[in-house]
Amino acid sequence: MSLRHSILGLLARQPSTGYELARKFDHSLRTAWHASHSQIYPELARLEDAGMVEVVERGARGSKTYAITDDGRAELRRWLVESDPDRSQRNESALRLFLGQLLPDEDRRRVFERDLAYLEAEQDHLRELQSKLEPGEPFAAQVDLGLRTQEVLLAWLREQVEAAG
Amino acid sequence: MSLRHSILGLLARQPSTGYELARKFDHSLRTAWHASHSQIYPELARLEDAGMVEVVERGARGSKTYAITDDGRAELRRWLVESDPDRSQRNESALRLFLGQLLPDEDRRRVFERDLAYLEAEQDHLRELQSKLEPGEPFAAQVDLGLRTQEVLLAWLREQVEAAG
DNA sequence: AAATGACCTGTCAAAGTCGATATGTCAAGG
DNA sequence: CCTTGACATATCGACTTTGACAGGTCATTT
Repeated sequence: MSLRHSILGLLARQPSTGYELARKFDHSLRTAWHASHSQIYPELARLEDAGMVEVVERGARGSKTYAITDDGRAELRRWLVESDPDRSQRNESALRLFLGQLLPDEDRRRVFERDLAYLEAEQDHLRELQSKLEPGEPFAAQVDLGLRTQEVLLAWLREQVEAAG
Repeated sequence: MSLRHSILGLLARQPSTGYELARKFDHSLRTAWHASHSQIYPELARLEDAGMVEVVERGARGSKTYAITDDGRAELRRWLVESDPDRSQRNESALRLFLGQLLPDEDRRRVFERDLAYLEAEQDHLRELQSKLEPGEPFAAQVDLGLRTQEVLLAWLREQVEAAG
């Protein structure tokens, strides 16, 4: 149940409302996990029942800011350290890269060029994020990993497009 | 609905039984998509109803070998070329890499060392696969991409372990 | 002859996810 | 004053995925 742990992880960094969590899934966590608000709100309620998060502030428009509790932190640590990762993947972009090889050159070039355009925009986005990082920010390493991975993929895609010329 | 297209993709490479498809999801397609036999058999039946695959052979133990039809090939091409990729990710390993930064050094080192061991085994596996590739094998590029990506991840993990030393 | 293990197909209930629908607040600009 | 758009929470039906259950075949080894 990674939804639960991704929420705990986000709250461990920063107390947030459900709405803010939804945006974080679309931004900072985008390359690792996705969840929409229709999953987030019920899960926050379950986490509160389980004593792993608590409402620490009620603001405008009925907003509730949740923070992780000690129990929540313990569960997050337990999951990260003691449970075995599920390594099975389900990644549509990777599937398309794999199956792209079945297409005739012309189609493959079009498909991979589209990916290239998307990834180049992603790269700009990540670079901008990197340039805004405060010194000592612990997630700098993750941004760096993202950029290195993108670099490899971009080089590969350029080779593929070239070869399908 | 990527399950459907991943099956069509596998059958486009090689006619197979449901059982064989299940193994291919665990091996060649492992880094892109996963499906278990309880999803595969019903989906094969639906694909047959839709005329996208057909039974081309009945073998021992009630096995049925399916092959992709022209309609199936057309649908696969349409999906790859004309539909927009769903770029949202749900990758537990990546989530753990991201959240690992929340752990104290000692825990983080243990977690990342476990990943390192797993990935080194994976690398061996991929290298072996690469060495067995026949010349002209169209999926050589995908194996190469996998190896390059692994290289980046391994280097990053080694740095992280070092830093948490 | 029997046991083991790989091969092979299938179903089902439970859990997880998506997309639509609903409801409302608040700030800024026209 | 009214509209627009971001903020904010919540539910629900449809669909997808998982893990357990179920049944059976065939070849090899003991």
